[in-house]
Amino acid sequence: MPRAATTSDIFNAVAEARRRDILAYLAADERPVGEIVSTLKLAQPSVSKHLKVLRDVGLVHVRREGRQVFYRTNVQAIRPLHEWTKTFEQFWTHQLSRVKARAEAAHAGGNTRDRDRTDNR
Amino acid sequence: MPRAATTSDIFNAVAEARRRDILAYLAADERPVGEIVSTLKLAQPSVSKHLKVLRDVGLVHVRREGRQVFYRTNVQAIRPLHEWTKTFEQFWTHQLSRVKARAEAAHAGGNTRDRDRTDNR
DNA sequence: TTGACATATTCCGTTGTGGGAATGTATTGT
DNA sequence: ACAATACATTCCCACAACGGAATATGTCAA
Repeated sequence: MPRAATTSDIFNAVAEARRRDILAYLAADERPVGEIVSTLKLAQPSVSKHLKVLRDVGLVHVRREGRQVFYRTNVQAIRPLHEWTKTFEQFWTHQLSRVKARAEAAHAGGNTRDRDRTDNR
Repeated sequence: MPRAATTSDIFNAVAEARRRDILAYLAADERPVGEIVSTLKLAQPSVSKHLKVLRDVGLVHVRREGRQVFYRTNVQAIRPLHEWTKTFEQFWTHQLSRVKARAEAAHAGGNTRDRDRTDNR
């Protein structure tokens, strides 16, 4: 099984950096595709493709006006992502106090082994 | 250029549903790999591979104890994700009031066209 | 209609993915 | 030393993603 489709959920949709750029740019006001292209300096087909992904997961609102198509970030759709990260928020303070307690213990007992580190690779 | 590597940043790392499950499971307490396998009912090599990705982006802490390896979510590492979603939070109330204003205008003028909808496809 | 403009879609090629199965490595107990 | 246990790594593979280029669709103006 390959990677999940980018359109399967917002987590996969926002995994791409340019799509995050687009969402940030469209958060305040709606903009036509052409402005996204010129402002973010991306190729037009690329922008259209990214917008399709964002549309498919409901992360943007669309409004057509003549030849132009205006997009705007559907900020409400980002809430699930916000809520998910918030479930970890409660542990921030707890984990901090644990680290603090361990630091004090190390200082008192001379324990300098780096337990509980973020070990990459 | 294909999709960005899952290890390129936390956005790509948490795009995978199982990795989110693992992070949620390891948020409260550290657990050995075997428990992750039995609790989440995933294949052991699969779990090890997911844990490697999470390690590479710093989303988990590792502690070895004999034959067992204990993992715990590095909740601090999730903060950038939380901060990113928070940048949209300020627009939630604004966008809501806009929608409300439009709804009132529609009610008054009999405008039932569905402008500003989340149009998929 | 024809042409210009704005955006969307299709085709192509390269690449990383995630599952399964098999194998490798480290640690412990006998 | 040997077997058992706990994880990690490797190999294979089907597949979707992304960029670029080309092309298609849709709308307006003359």
